[in-house]
Amino acid sequence: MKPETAQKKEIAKEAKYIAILNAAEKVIKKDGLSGMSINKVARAAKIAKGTVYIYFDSKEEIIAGLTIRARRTLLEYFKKYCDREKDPIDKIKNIFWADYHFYKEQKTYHELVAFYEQKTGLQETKDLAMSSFEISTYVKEIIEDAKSKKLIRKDIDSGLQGFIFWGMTVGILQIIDTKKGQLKKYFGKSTKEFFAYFVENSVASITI
Amino acid sequence: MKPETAQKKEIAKEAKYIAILNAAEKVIKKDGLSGMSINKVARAAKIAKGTVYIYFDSKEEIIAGLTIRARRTLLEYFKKYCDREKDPIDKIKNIFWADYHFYKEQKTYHELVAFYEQKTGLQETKDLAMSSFEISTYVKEIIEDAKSKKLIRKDIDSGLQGFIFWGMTVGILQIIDTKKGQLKKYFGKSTKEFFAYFVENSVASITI
Amino acid sequence: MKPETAQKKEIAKEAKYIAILNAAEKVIKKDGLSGMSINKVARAAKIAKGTVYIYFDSKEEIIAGLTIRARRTLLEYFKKYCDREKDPIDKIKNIFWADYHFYKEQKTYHELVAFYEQKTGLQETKDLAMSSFEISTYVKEIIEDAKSKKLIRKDIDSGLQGFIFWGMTVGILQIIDTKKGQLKKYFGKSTKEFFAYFVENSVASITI
Amino acid sequence: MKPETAQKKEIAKEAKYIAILNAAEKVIKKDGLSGMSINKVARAAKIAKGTVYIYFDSKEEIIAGLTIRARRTLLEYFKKYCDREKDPIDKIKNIFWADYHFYKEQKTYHELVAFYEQKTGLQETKDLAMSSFEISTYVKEIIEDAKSKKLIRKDIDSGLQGFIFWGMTVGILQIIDTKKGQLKKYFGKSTKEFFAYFVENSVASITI
DNA sequence: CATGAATGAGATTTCATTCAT
DNA sequence: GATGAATGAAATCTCATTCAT
Repeated sequence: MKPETAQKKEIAKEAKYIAILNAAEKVIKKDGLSGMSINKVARAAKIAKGTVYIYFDSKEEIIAGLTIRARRTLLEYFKKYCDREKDPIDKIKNIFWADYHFYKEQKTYHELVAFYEQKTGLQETKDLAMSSFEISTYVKEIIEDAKSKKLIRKDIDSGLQGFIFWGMTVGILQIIDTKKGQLKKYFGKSTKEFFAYFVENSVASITI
Repeated sequence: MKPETAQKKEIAKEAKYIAILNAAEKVIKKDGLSGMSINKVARAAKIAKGTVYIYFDSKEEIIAGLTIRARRTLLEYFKKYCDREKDPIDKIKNIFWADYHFYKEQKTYHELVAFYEQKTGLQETKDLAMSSFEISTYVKEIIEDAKSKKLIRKDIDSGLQGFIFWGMTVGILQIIDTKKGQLKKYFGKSTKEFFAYFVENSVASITI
Repeated sequence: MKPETAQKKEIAKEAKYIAILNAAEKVIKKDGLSGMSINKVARAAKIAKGTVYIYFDSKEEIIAGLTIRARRTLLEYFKKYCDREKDPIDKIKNIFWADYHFYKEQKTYHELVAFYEQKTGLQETKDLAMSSFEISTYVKEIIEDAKSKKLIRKDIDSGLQGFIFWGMTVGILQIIDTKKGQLKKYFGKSTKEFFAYFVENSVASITI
Repeated sequence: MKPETAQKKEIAKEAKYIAILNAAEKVIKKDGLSGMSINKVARAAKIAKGTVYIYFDSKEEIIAGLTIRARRTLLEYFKKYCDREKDPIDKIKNIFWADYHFYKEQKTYHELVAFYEQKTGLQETKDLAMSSFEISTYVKEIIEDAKSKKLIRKDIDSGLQGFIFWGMTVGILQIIDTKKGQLKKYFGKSTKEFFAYFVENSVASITI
């Protein structure tokens, strides 16, 4: 076989891999993560059920693939909301807000980012770990930047704080989703107001 | 029927209700929430499948029953860790620590408390709402107490802050679980140290 | 035991038998014949499931009991619509119309009368046969009367013709139920008009 | 895939579809319509339960498929008994007789044709409606033909009369089945004699 | 590579009937 | 007589995965 042919094949293979993920995403958006079945994915991708198993070893792998996507999309949200911001403290605040919008606009991806480990018993693969690392690093650098400008306490570990912010935010968004009725009813706060209150408090806790 | 007999029956029925919940708990501990099936529960309880449906109308009801249990247990943890503490601020810190221990020692219950609404699309029943209300109230009163002693900022809404702490904690515990390897590797922190760092920061953010 | 006591007991027993049938009827009216379960019947009768089995050997027996009731009710309809009619031919026509109204007003009973044998594989008991015989006799006598007055052909066998009318009517009502949409759409006939057409034709076929 | 292969597959698929219907028919013949279950059908067809669901979306669809078969078979009976007959009135009589033989020889099919709508609450699909339309049309044309030859009354609507004959016949066959013992015992008539009496009377009622 | 028929375990739920109390 | 807990077979349907073509 000529090398160009092999390359073409490689490209075609990659294209199908992506097509299957696209299909899976469509299915999850419609029927939820637990409503996703290989059958539906195959139908949405207009291929046969068996073909899915050529590109993925199992259903889990598809979910893993989508989770990587989801994490990449989150990183894009971070960049979109933080890069344009000059003020380092506002940059940090926008990490939270990026996540807020990610959650509102990309429910499916958010679910995957937040719950991947809970839902599947699987280990993180190298690719999954990589996508996670990129996010951590990005967040860390933003905090680090504010620290170097002496805007936040010097005893703060940027990496660690990134984790904390990340964990807290996931938890808050979760509770917002679950209890939004009560928030409105008992405290008269919209989800956005509630989240704003949370962001200000959180950031204030590390600034000088 | 003699009254004693009726009473005996009532007790026997209650005992079986509890036995089924125990069986369900055992199954979840082994196979996870999504791995729980009526079949397995019945087998674990050593009764027929149909018998389960005498005591519970549906699978959902079993999960709801366990969730109430889980919430009650969490409240006990709160009481255990907070009631003995005199200092109002330490009391607040111990809310976090109670949850930490709850999470470490009662994984299954923690999962149910944290994710009940996510996993099941169902409305909360009166019993469920009650168990939720008791927790909220307990936490709120502890924060309120510290506020009345002018130890935390007067602009803090105790109820709202309770929600925030609760949400944050769930998120942090989740991330601890997921990323504990990284925490140790990159920051040299044990999960306990990490959590302590989080608690101190969080409580500091509302104290005067 | 004193005889009066035995008698009282007998009456009480009969009363409960009837109460169970009443309950079963209520259930069928609500959920259909196939939706009837012993459980529902017992609940509707406010007795225990096991008690039902004291008065009836099986579910089938309950249905048989109701079928007898249904047949008796039909006989009442016949009497109601025919006895007041003087003209012998109109009397015959009213046999049809009695059934028409029975069908419209007593759907549950009609179903039992029309389909008892189809739905259950059981033999007719003596009671069932009796209730059937009463209907046959009543119809036969009406036809016989018209025959004796030389209003219908003398080669008609009243008993046989009763069967034929009875069978035909059940069939027509059935088709009316099934195809009423088409009757209206294609022939512009209401079910009543259609039935009237059928009655006139049928009776005309035996008159002189 | 080579065209021959695709075609072969298509044929194999059709063959299995038919095999499942055959199996279902066998089961119904043995246990009745209400005694048919997917399990039994699968066992009779010697395939796995799940396989049935590749060919049919639900149990209802199997019944619908069989009902189409049944209606087609009835149409064949009509053609067989009527086409060979020259005399228009005898043609009409043979509609009845075709049904009589259909009922005697194809009990299962007769039940499906007579009760499909009663037993299942479902809408007719296009295929079902089509099979029904073909029968109606066939019967209508036979009556229409006799009418055009001035052998039956001109006030008769062929389509409507078709419905009436059809409904009446179903009802009569039903009663024959139920009461054949009584017919013999009280009137000394065989079912065939009884049916003949019915046919003559019915046809006479519309002839000139 | 691609297909999709086949599998068969397993899910939830119902229900007539029995039987110890 | 009365109770209702217990049974367990049976019902419908789903679905990840395999494999012959």
